[in-house]
Amino acid sequence: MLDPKLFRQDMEQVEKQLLRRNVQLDIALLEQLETQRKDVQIRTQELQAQRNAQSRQIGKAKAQGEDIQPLLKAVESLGDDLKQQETTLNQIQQQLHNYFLELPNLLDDDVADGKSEDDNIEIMRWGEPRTFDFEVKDHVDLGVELGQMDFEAAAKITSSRFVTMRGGLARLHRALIQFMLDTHTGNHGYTECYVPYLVNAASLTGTGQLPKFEEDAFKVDFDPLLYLIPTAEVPVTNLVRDEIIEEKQLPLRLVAHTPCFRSEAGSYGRDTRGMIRQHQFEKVELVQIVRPDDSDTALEVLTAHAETILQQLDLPYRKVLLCAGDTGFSSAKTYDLEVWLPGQQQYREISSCSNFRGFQARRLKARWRNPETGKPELVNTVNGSGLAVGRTLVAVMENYQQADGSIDIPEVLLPYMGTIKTIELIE
RNA sequence: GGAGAGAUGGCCGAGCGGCUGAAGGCGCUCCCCUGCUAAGGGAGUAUGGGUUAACGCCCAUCGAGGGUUCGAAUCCCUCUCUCUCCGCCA
Repeated sequence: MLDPKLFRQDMEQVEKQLLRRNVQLDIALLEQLETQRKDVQIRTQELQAQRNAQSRQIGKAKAQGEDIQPLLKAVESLGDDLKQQETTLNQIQQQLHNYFLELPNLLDDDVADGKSEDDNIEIMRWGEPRTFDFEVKDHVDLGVELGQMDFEAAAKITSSRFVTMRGGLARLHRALIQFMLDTHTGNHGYTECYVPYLVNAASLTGTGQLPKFEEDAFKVDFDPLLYLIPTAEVPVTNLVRDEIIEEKQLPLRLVAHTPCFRSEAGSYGRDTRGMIRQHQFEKVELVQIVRPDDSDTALEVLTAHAETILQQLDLPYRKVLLCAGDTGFSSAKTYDLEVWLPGQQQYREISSCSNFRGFQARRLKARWRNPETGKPELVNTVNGSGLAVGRTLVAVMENYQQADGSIDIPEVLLPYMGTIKTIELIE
């Protein structure tokens, strides 16, 4: 959520900034609501003050045994008016709040204008795409032919956009998770977290998925209504909801592996083949809770942490800075890491690292105590995938495939693979 | 699922329907004293909001939401969560 004070101070600036995202601010509505709010709030508080003062007098008079009848009469008329004002005030504030909840974050100045991913800016490339002296297969052909990946079975068990795996491939999938977690906890200073995979509406509102993106979530019919997490960002970031964190505890660096669930409403027909876009996938998520002054650096560092995984797996990738139109709702600035997929002959997103500044923190009431002021102030949140496991598996399969359809194991994963050195056909 | 107990500030903990935003303690900050350390003395220490140039003044908040009342942390109702016992169960 944006700072409501921004709208009172510099509505035009906000409007201009939001236009970069093609969001048109309803200034007339906002100004009207704000004027009403001010009037009604002042009136309400006057009445409350009056009531409080008179009630105190009644208390005193009663204590001294005086006649309180005249005093009672004086307050009589207050009640109805006050109740009316309080109700109106609540309605106005609710309206303002609801409007603010649907507004995206302001973008950083160094985020370029642009409509779609075509306008994203490539920052750098790492690694050389391998040249093959045989016809490359994509991960679907590889996995199915190895007898270790089965989309039809998943469709039978559940529906489309799910997968089943077995044997060495399933183990490789798990190995990737272990490797990522071990690297981030061992080398990058993150604390491993275990969190719920079902969250309530308040948590999803806190990180920005609700109320605007309700249709993207999986609901679970339970009392209270719960949602399957679309990313570990939700439960992990919500650890600090309604908390005031001591300065010495910052920065918080948290990492969690969780499954993620996405309805993929609105992406029908896109990436229908294979594991690229599934309803259920695994991800290792990096989350940092930092002082506001530190979030720029934190984004760079966190992105580098994600890149480390790709480098150690020796997977070619590039880093892009998302343009205004492609940057997510809650983010002020986002880097995507895109891995090279020989089967598609293109770079595909495998990690998304964002600086949310105070946007999530305000929704979450996540604060730290600034020693300079002694007052609680909003923290900044930064997070990113480190990495999306399913897509990493795809990348390893396609980049490490051999002419006979077997798949080599990247060096760094060997310790996690037991005796398996290569993934070969299951007889 | 059945029976019971509870929810108060950073933490512990008191609280009669009427200057209680809240005693007391711990912690923390600042000052004093003390030639190390420890102990001791004093002051301060919730959050959000409105208004103001500012000092300040005002409003709200004692798990959440309603209600009773001139007035609610305190009484009533509903919900949530925590704990204990029983049952069931990975």
